Order: sequence, then structure tokens, then C-alpha cells
Amino acid sequence: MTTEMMEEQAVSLFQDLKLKRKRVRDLLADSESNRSVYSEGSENDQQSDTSSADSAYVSDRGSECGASDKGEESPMKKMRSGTSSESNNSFEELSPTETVEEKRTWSPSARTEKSNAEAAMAANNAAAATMAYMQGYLMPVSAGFPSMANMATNGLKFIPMMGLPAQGMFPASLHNMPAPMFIAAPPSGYVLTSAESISTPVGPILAYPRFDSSTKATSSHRQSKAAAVHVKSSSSPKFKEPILDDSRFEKDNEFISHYTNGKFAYSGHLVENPHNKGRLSPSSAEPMQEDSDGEEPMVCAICSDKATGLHYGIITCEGCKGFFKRTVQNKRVYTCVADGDCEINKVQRNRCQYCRFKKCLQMGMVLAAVREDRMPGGRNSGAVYNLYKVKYKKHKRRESAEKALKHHLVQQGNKMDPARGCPPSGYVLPDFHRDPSSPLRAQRPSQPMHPHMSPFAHIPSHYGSPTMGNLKLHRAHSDSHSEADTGIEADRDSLYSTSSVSEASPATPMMYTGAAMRDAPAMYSPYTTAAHVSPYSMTQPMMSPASVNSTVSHSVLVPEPTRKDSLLCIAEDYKIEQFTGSEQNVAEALCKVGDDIVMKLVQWMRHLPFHAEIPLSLQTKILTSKWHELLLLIMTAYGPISGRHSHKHSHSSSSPSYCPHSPQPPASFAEMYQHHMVRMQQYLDNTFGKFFTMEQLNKEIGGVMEQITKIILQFTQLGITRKELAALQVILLLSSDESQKDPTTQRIVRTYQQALRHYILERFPSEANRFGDLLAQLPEIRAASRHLLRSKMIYIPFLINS
DNA sequence: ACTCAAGGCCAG
DNA sequence: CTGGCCTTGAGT
Repeated sequence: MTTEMMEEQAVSLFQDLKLKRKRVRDLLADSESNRSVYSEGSENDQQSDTSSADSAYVSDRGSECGASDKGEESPMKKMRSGTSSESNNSFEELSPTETVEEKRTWSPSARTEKSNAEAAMAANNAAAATMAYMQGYLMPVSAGFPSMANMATNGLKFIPMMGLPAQGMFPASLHNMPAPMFIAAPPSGYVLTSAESISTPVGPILAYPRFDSSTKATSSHRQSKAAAVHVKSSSSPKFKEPILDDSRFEKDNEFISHYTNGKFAYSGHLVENPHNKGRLSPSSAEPMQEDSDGEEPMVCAICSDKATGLHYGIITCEGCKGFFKRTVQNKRVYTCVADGDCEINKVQRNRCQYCRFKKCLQMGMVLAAVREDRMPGGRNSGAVYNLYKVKYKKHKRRESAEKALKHHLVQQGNKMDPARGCPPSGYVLPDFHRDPSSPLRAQRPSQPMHPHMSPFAHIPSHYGSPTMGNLKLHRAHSDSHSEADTGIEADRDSLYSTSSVSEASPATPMMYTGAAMRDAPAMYSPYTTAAHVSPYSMTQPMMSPASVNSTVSHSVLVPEPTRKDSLLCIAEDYKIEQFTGSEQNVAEALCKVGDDIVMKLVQWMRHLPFHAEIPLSLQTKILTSKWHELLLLIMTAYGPISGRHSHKHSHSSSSPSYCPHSPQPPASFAEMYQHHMVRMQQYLDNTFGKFFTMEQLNKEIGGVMEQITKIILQFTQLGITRKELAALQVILLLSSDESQKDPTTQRIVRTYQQALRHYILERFPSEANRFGDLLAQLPEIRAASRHLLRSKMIYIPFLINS
């Protein structure tokens, strides 16, 4: 195969990929726009989602995310070496030994106060709610719930996690729970602490005031904060209190999503700015260190220039203050021509507006402090800074810059310097490019068919298509837009703007070097060790039973779900038998199936309770990068869940040679593996009229089939349940590279882990390692899925259940 | 009266 | 567009 042909093929693949991504994006945007939004007093709102009304803005940058495989070894080689090189790390943080009290998951204040029990209960409730949702008893939206915009102030959004029992949606046992149950969440995530009862037009609801993980606020602070929900804005003849309702937050979120890009959490919504913590702590009434040096000039937290005071929540210079103000007022959308990581200091601060503003957000400058009415003078109060009643004490302190920078770095995780050690933004050639003669590699149907080739090219290859790095796209720099829409519109069109390519590259290393990895001691990581032990035995990850929170969750109250899992139907509906006929037909069928699956995934995702919390752009990225992993998870878990080994479907297939499943499940790995390989052999023979010897097959697909078989075997031996699968789906979905940098998704992942753990504790109390065993499959699925995509044998999952 | 964090102005 | 300086006005 010539270089030109390879290039052409790569371009074609890229086109496919682009289409698939576009489909994901379109579907997401579509589902988003179809969702009705809160509108004041609207009785017709059947969906009380708290999603933004017009979040159709899809920033598609940075998408190649984590799919850039580097230094691949052959599948077989990889198998021999134990496990794939990078599949271990991605779930480091999912340490099963983590308990409710640990980390800043659900109740950060738990550690600081005597409220441990309270926090545990809150977390427990959350886990129960999540579990209940997974089991189909929670509605993603609460039907008929009226507008909550007027209740959601001060950064709280009320995410209905469960509808009213009166709706008859829930089993009687659930009525024991405080109902209706809601989770109040700020745009940046769910936080459950002490519950406040808030009266609403439909009765009292429980609201959980949100607190920053680092807050030292006491319980009374919390109460006052929650109480602030009721507060009507104090009327002032001249100065109008800013309106901080849902719409304001939605607007802000939409605006900043361009800058946060799912990579960091905007803390400006927090009532307390972490940057100013310690110096201006609201709880520490003392004026802070009257240290020796009262003359030390303040330093701008953004650029280290001489600061002139607090501006929009943090200490900045006049320049950064003005810059922030202008940017917010005019809703300007900048673009970084580099990789979105420019250093901002006094000298260089004007070189990159994008990075300057991004830093402003990272440092926690408060968007809401920029007044919409432009009223000068006075002081922002109430909703804007509320809880963080800054006792402004002559903060002629040094600090800012250094501490701010440190804080910044901590927030970022020890992100690798792109200049050193960071993988280049280029992409490696997939295996099939190196070895085009491989008989099993898929080929585009439009191209001359190699007699040995199977036509599966329409299933997108992984995103590391070799041409990606070469794609130079329009709009290298977005000039200042007088109107935000201009920039947004332009950005929406440029799916692959320069920044999208450049910003994608640093994503990969962060995943493995972020806080999650640092925070997780090696001993807490069963996922790395699991694969190194005998692959065919039940490896038992270390998990201390004592570390598992043993509080009783509500999930036991909920009976088995009767609702068919919407994703499992994928495994049910699509069999490899459908992919028969001419090569062209197979390719088309696969393409269509791919679209169907993506649609199902989108539908599934948008019904998840946390859907509204994740920016659309991030959702798009997540789905485009995870759909194949989800597919493999479903496919591998389907058999064990459906018990189809014992009662197989009888396929009256037109193709008699398809070997239906043996009535008895394959007892061992070897049998199961052999079974799959024979199926493969028969399929290739029957469909493409090409017979491969087992030796050939072993060489070509043995590695990946081995991986898949191991996963199936594990699921079978564990007897994975639907509920567990539901949890794993979410955990897998939100464990992508992008997600790992987003605190919101991390929190959600932890919640689902909690729910899963609780469920296992109750359902399988004797299986101390079950939780770890289940989670340990996710890296394996990742690795296998990557192999499938790279080798373009994505059709294999369809085969194993057929 | 003073403080200080908003917005505004305008030379560069 | 930037940023130093000015004006404003609620809070103390």
C-alpha cells in the first residue's frame, strides 16, 4: 500500500469519524433543544430539567482527547506483557477503599466538623438516590414541576432526582424515603450536606446547600446560606441587586464553557473564593496576620502586577480588573492560537486574551460581580458574595501571586509541561497502517476490495487517525467580537478549529498525572495489580472491608428493576447475523447500526439525572470518545446478565453455519475463547467466503479476543447484575480523559461508585472484592475497545452475543 | 466621613 | 484594546 493510499484511507476514516462526531453533537444538541426549560409559571413544563435553554453551543474543540495512542505494541505482545501500558491509570482514582468521608466528594465539611454522621447520611442518601435512579425508579425529571428559577438563587439549582411519590412511579417502599427528594446543586456539581427544607409550590423539598470543599464554614453558615434561598433581593432605590437565578448561571456557564472547556471547575460561583481563602476567610474573623511587613504591596493574582485591591472577588491589578470587566460585559469570545496554556504575567498578559481570561476564571473572578445594569458605585452584596462576607482588612499582604500560583497549579493537577515529556499532538499510525497486508483489517467499501479484507471501515477508527495532526483549519484566531454570538456562532461551525486540535493534545497526559493519581496510593489501586496476576484466575484486588462505608442505604428497599435497560437492548437488537450479504451491505449495515447505537447512547445519556450538569460540549466529547467502550461493556455484560448461556435464543438464521450457543456455558476461559474464535471463523467464512485457519485467527485477533473473553468470563463468574451494569456504564462513561479533569463528573463518578458499593454491600455482603472486581473490568474494556478500534474490528462485540 | 469596589473615561 | 485615574455610592 502506498503512502498516498494510506493517506487517502486515513482521510476517509477521518471523514467517517467526523460524521460520527457530528451525529453525536447533533443528537445532543437536538435533545437539548427539545427539552423544555423552566419558564416562569408555566404549567405545561413537563420537563423540569435545569438545563440551559439555549446551550446549543457546541464547542467541539479538544476532542481528539485521549485517543492518541502512542507506541503501540501488537495485541499479542501486549497480552503477554500483562496488560496494556496505559489502561491501568485511568481508574486510579476509583479507589474502592475510598469512603464517604474521604476526599471532597459529597460532603466536604464532613472532615472538619462533628457532622460526620450527617455527612455520611447525606452521602448515603445521594447514593441511594443514585442507585434508585439506576434501578429505574427515579425520573430524570419531575413531571409537572413548576419553575424553580425563582427559588434557585445563590448558586443553588434544584435537580429533581426523584419525582413525587404521588405520581405512582415508585414502589411503596420508597415512600419511606423523604420525598420528594431533590438534590440541590450548583452548576459545578452536586453537593449534599445538611438538608434544608424549602417550601415550594408543590410542597417542601429538601435542598442541600452547596459548599466548597475547602470551606471552613460552620453549620450556621450553612444554614444561613440555605436560608438565603428565601431572601428576596433587598430593595435599594439606586442599586439593584444582581439577579442570580438559574438563567444568570446558565448564561454564565454557557459563556465560560468556552474557557473552562471542561478542564477545570469555575469557582467563581462559589460563595467563597478559594484563592482568597486564608487571607480573607469569612470564618476567621481575625484580621489575618498583622505580619511584620505592612508595606508589602498587593500582587495581582492574575499577572502578578501591582494589585489595587479586590476586584470581582480576587485581588487584581487595574489592568486585569478592566480586562475582566470588558470581557464579561461584552461577552467576548477569545481563542488561543497556541495550546490554551499561555503563561500570564505582567509582561505577557496582553499576548493571549483567551488564556488571560481563562486564568481569571480559574482564579475565581466572579462573573456576577460585573453588573448588568452598569450601575457604578456602591458595593456588591447579597447574592454576589453573600457567604463570603469579606471582612476587608487592610490586606496589604504579599501572598497573592505566589499562593495563587500554587493554588493554580494544585487545581490543575501537576499538569505536565507540554514542552517536556508531554506527548506531541501528532498521532501514531494505527496498526493497520503499519501492516496493511493484514487480512482481517477492514477496508472502505469504496476502495478496491482486497480479497481478504472485510468491509468494516465505516465504523470509525479511533481518533488518532494519522491525518488529524495535519488538519489545518480555519479561524486560526478569532478577533474580538463585539457580540458574543458572533464568536459562538463561528465556533460552532469550526468543529476542528486550530485550538481544538491544540487543546486536545495536553489532555492525554493530564489523565495520568492529575490529582487522582497522586491522591491514590498504589496500594489502593487494585486495577493495576489485577491484570498482572494470572489473567485467568479470579484476581482479588485488595480492598479493605473495613474501609467500606457500611451504612445502610436505601437501595435495599427497592426491588429488582423491571424496566429493560435501554442500553442492553443494543446487545439484544444487534447480532452479527445482520451483517451479512455483500461487503457493501455489511458496511452499510454497520454504519447504520453505528448511528443507531450512538442515538441510543445519546438518549440514554440525556436521561441520566446529572445530564444537565455537564456542559453540552463536554457531553459531546465524552460520547464521541466513549461510545465504543460503552458498546463493549454492554456487549460483554449482556450474556452474563441475560443468562443467555442457559437459554439461548434460537436463531433461525438463513445461514446455517452459524453455530448457536451451546446450551451449557463455556466453563473455562479456553472453552469460551475457542467458542468465540470458532464463531469468528465461521462468520468470516460464511460472509466473506474466506477461510482462516485458527492459527491465522489467533495471530490476528487472538489478543483482542483474549481480552474480551476474559472480561466476559469475569462478568459471568461474578454474575453481574443489571444494576451493577447500570453503575458501570456511568462510571465508564464519565471516566474519559476530559471527564477526569472535570470535578463535576468526578463527583458523579464517585457517587455512582458509592451507590454501587452500597448495593454490593447489601446484595452481596460476603463478596468483599466484588466491587473492585467489577471496576477492574473497566480498564480492560478500555484496552480491548482500543484494540478493536485500532484494528478496525469493532464488529467483534456483535459476534460474541450472536 | 471614610472605605472600597463597582463603572467610566480617555490617552496611548 | 489597554490600563491608570476618576467618579460613584452602599456599607461601616
